Amino acid sequence: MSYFIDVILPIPVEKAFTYAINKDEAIFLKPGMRVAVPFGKSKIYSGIVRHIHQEHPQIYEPKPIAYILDEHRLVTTRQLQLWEWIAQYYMCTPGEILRAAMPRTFLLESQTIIRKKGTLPDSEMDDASFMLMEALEHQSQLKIEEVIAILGKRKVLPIIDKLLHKGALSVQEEVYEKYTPKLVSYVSLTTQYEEESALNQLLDGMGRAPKQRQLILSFFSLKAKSKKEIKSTQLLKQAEATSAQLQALVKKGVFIIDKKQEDRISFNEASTIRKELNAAQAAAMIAIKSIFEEKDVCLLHGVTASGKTEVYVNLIEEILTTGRQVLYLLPEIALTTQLIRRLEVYFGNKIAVFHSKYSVNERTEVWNNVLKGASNAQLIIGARSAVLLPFNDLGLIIVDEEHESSFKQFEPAPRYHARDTAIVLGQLHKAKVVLGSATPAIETYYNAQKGKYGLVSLNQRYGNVLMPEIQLVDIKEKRRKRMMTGYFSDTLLRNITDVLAEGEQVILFQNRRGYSPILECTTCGFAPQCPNCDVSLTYHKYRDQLRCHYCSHHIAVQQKCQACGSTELTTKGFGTEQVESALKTLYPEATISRMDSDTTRGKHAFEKLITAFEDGDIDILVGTQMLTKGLDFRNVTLVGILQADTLLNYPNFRAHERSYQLIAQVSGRAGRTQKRGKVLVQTYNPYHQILQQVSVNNFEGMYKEQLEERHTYKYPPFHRLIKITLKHRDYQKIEEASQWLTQSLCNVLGTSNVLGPETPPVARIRNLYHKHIMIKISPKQSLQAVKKEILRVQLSFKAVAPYRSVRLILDVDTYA
DNA sequence: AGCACGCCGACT
DNA sequence: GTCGGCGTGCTC
Repeated sequence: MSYFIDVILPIPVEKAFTYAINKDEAIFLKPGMRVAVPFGKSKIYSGIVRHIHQEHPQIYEPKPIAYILDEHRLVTTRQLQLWEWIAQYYMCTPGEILRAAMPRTFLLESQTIIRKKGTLPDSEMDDASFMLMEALEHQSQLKIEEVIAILGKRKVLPIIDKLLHKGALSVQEEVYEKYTPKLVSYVSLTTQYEEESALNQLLDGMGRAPKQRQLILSFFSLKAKSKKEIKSTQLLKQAEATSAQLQALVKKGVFIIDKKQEDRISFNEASTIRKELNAAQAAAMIAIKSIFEEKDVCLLHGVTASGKTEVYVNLIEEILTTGRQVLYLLPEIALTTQLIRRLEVYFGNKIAVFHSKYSVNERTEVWNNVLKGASNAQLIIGARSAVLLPFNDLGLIIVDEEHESSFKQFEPAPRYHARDTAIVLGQLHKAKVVLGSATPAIETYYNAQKGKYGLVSLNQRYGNVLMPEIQLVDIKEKRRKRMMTGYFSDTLLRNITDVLAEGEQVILFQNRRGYSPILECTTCGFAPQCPNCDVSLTYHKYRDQLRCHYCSHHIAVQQKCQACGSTELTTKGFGTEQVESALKTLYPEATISRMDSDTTRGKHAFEKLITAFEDGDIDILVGTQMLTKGLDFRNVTLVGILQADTLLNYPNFRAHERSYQLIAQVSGRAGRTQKRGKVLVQTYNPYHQILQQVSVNNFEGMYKEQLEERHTYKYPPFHRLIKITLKHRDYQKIEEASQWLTQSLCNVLGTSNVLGPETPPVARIRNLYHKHIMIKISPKQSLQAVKKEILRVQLSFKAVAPYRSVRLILDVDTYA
């Protein structure tokens, strides 16, 4: 009998690859274990076992596996099921999910190592061969990249091949485990010196080694202070000694150094008991629990600052006591710092955090701990990709700020929505799911209205704090009356002045980073364009640069117009950077900071900014959407939105919903304590429905109206959307290809369900032309059948030779 | 995704 | 004439 395994490899191909195994391996291997397998001519990849079987493939002879990498499964059965769902639903390959889900450390790739084997007469070598052999005299082994660097050219394989044939060198594939455990050294005394007399004798004889003596004395003083083991770093610091001096004592047999493997991230023990819930929260808690008797998903719709977190805390607590894990999803790392601090108080060292700013080693540890169900991975807090962790036994999933679009991944595949994936994950674990938001997504609210999800509301802010007063400021009118100073209306400025005088803080929102989008010539109207993308370059003052926000191409600011040579250049529009600098002139006394993706690059930059603002070191904070993410500041009494219109005019069916959410969320940052907060929304169109609705906190009204529109124009939640993006660097080819594809789709799906092809507002990015085709799937159609048809059309598209090089991207439930 | 094989321009 | 560009096809 022969045995085979189907293996998922981290490459974007549809099919799994079949390898041969022997009987022992067949008994040992389980789905979810990793195997190293040969792939292609010389590479070795690690893959995940999906299926063990006895069917010999029909058309090829499977290769045997290289070796087995794990003793236990690294991926759970439920994860494999979830991957299958994601692959099917979001129309992507298992390999793409594998790549997104697993820390890179688990995905080993082999590396070719070159060694010297013999010598060749100079006459048989060309320059490159000579250089390579010369390099091998100094370094015993070389990696391919190193050879590329030494020879200064890309194509090195033919040279290596030639030398290999002549027997001058040997090559070997080496596989690396990339994970390096963190080792901490602990110092302890050898048994010999545990006796006092022996120790005294030793100390007496140390007249000429004062530092060693100091080390021993420090050791005892540390030991007296705490019962914990003593880290060598700690000891060296205390004794102000070097590790060489410590090593000397190890050599003398005084100290022993133990290296222990430790987690990189650890939290303190929980310190306090949970906060008492107020009546509304307690009622919500009861309501959620009774809904969970019959439903698996519940929407918690609570206005900003209503204390949703405390409700979560109580729910989490109840699940954790049963020994099951809890997943807490939030939209971005931005939120984590503040939230973790709050949750740490309650759950301390039961918490594991997982997000993209962690290093691979840190993520590997979290993965292992979650898989083991370790005590320090009971409550897992993370952004989008945390749904893909190897949960052991999940009892509850919380999706906080569920309306946030960052839960939907766009680039690269898998283009999954973490909220929707979490609901499927919940089903697999028989876990309950709470979706929380002050401004639920239309889809979610619809599901709640229809009874698919339960619905629980919190309509009061915690401690009966009033909702902020939202005032619309008509800047068209203000401009006419000459009451604008730059981008600020007199109303806004007056309020800022008052708030600053009270020693309170201000948040200003402008959803555009940079200084101003466009630098334009006043004479001829020319604006510098990106050479790779069809956009004007954005002016960034702090580096005196023009940058492209699509491909990061940048050039120095030109003093003269490139088209006509005029020196009269002017800026058009404005971003956070310009707001910041204008404010600095208007309020020279105040401390003003800016929060956007430019100022929060580093690992801790965001945290620093938040802390500074919390501590009152910043009076006015100017920022982009980052500011909306559920941050909790006590002393903010004024929020200003500089230009609401840019939000409303976005060419997207979600633009209105999003504007409402954004404005409501930014407003929610104001007046979280007793003093009522104020929000000023500057707009050219104060009569816009959305602005009217958000100003009186009329979520229901907004929902009903938007739902109506979605119905009329065939959008979610009624119709499902799949967006197809075509990319190619040849304009003519993509024109034809997109026409062809649209026509074929129309033929099978019906003309009314296919929209496009459409040229997006930015038609070319990184030298690739883009086209969009939108597929609308009516509630009567079977989603699965439509996807099948799309795949079929895609196949015949790929069969047309000239179209093969056109890249196709499928985005199911698209947001963009 | 990588990587090899295969066909056309600018250079020793 | 070759080196090297990247279009195309395959990997169990």
